[in-house]
Amino acid sequence: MGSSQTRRMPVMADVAREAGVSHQTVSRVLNEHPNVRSETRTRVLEAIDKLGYRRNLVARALVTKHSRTLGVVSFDTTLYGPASTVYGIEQAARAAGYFVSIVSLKSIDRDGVRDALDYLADQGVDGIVVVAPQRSAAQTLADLAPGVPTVAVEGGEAGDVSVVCVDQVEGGRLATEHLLSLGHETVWHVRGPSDWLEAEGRVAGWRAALAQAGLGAPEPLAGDWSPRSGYEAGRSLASMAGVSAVFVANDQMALGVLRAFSEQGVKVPDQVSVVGFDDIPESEFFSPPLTTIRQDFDAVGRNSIEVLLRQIEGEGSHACERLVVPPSFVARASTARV
Amino acid sequence: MGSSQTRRMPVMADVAREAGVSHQTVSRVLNEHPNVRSETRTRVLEAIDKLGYRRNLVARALVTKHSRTLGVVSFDTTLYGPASTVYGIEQAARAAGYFVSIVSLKSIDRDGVRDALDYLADQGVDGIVVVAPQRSAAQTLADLAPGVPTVAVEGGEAGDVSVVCVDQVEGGRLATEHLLSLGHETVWHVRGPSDWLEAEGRVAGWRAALAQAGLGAPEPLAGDWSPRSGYEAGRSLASMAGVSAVFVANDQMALGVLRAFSEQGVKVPDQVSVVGFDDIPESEFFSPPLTTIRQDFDAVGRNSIEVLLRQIEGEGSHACERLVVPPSFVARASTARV
DNA sequence: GGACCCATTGTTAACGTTCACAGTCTTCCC
DNA sequence: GGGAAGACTGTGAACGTTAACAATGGGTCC
Repeated sequence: MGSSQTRRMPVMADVAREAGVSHQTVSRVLNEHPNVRSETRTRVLEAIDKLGYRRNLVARALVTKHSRTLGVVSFDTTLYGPASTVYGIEQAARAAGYFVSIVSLKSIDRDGVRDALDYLADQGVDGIVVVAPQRSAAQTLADLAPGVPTVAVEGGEAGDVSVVCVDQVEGGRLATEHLLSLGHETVWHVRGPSDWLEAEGRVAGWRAALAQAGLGAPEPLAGDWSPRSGYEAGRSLASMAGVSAVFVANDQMALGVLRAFSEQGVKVPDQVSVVGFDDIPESEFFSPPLTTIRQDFDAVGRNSIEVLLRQIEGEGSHACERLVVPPSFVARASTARV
Repeated sequence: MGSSQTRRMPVMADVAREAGVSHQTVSRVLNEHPNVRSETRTRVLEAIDKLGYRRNLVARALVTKHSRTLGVVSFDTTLYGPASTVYGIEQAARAAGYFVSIVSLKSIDRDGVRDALDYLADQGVDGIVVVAPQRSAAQTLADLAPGVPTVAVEGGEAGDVSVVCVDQVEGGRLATEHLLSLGHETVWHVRGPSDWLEAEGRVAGWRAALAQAGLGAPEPLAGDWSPRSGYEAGRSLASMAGVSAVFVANDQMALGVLRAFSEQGVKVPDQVSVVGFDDIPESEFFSPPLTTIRQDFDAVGRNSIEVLLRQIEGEGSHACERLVVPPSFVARASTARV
């Protein structure tokens, strides 16, 4: 009894002995090979159960060269967008029988991405998803062209890697067109950091919608996604004349804008209409509830795993895919007819 | 040239041949064994560089029985708290040279936790961190007493596993004492789901502070952490007489409460003071900016890895640790003297 | 009834590392 | 100068699985 703690884990050979077969037959049962007599199978399964045997996946990986592990590289998983995407990825991967190994970067410089990729490659992952919304990360990825199948999420114009993303331009357009349709003369924009592809896309959509309405675009205000930067942009906007509609590039900054307006006595939506982007769970309860553009992060995560698995399992065909998920418009109380 | 793509990855034996030594010497160089002549070392390193050799960690793991991978089991990494904790864990683990394999559960039933643990054990992780704020998860963990070193984050009164957590009772006390010190007659509470240890702790702190002031506790309102549940609790509170101070168990619900009050024309903090919990990045920009209790999730993540590594590396001593991180009070504009 | 096919099982050899042990060659001390 | 200690290196055998091939036995088809 005292030594039962120390007794080593049973291996395939132990099961084989117990069941009176060869270890290879045990392997066949475990891998659901068709040609095993059902009586034999039963005997093996009983032995497995009796001994509490669990297959050693490391040994398996050594010989098959497949670890059934996927790597995820992401920037700051504290943010709602990346967190939700990674969550979707993890769910989909596990459903497909893959483990998920994650690397969160605090800054997205070229070396950081390269290191993360090397790190995961060392671990022997079968594929990698890079949640890389910055231009620099996408660029690095294209340059690296790693030996492992890779998918970029929000990865810009694909060089040699597959991409899954939300149609940011369309999102920017939806937001802007909504505001214009309410009769606003023009739409101001609080944008995200210039290195971010998502920020660029939303700016482009906003510009396009204005152009289509025959309007020029005012100078966008720069933010960094944080509520604070939105707050500062909001103070600027509050002090300007003729601002009646603002499209803010994410909900967190929109919160800051709303706060600044509230402090300055600017009524939303009576005096100014505001549209955000992302539809974070909080948006519905802002004051006022925020009209916004919803991104289906879950779908993005799921799709990226689908694309990646296609790439892993159908080795030959490098049909570098590009999958675009449409955004949707969510009407709430922060916008009103002029 | 055509076959250079197909050329297999070099292995230790290739490096050995190139450098004119045995594979074991290569291994020694890689593992920084002291007894290698520096000239030999140089020769080996050059060979490694020339061939672009990378050590196969799977083979290494097979023989050493250590994968240098840590498993993380977490509930809904979309929430700010778990996401931040996992982020801290990942950073600390990587700094210590460990990979992180993650499993996000959508529900925390007994089977879910057990499956996740089994799943990670199969993968051969060296240790596991369970971010398990629910009583049921903590209980399961204690029962399972797995073969792998394990740390529970927010895991309640430790049975047989180490625990790292924030002092929730102290947090609840801080919030309540602050409100009482402003002269409020009593403090109402919107609590979290009853299965959550964090919710229980905050309730306990609130009760304790009221008791210390010689006050009985009114019936707490039940929420589920979501802004919507806070909103509903807020509507109830707004319709009640004599409510002048509310301690809400997290910031998201506090947002809902603020929204409900605003709709009902209840002024915060003039008529009612509100305190939240967590200090999410948005809180500072609520209307009004939210007074709250800050949890240092980053420290929790770092500490849990420290405890886990101590447990992994110092095999023998099962000194089941319990590490408590203090919360801190953050004063903003949602509370005022009565 | 002989050739052949297929289902079922076993045997042996990888996979790429580290561990245990056995050398060989210095060096140093009495 | 003999011996021991230590530095350095090599040899063979694990680790636990799957892959490749061989072997057995029963059935089918002409």
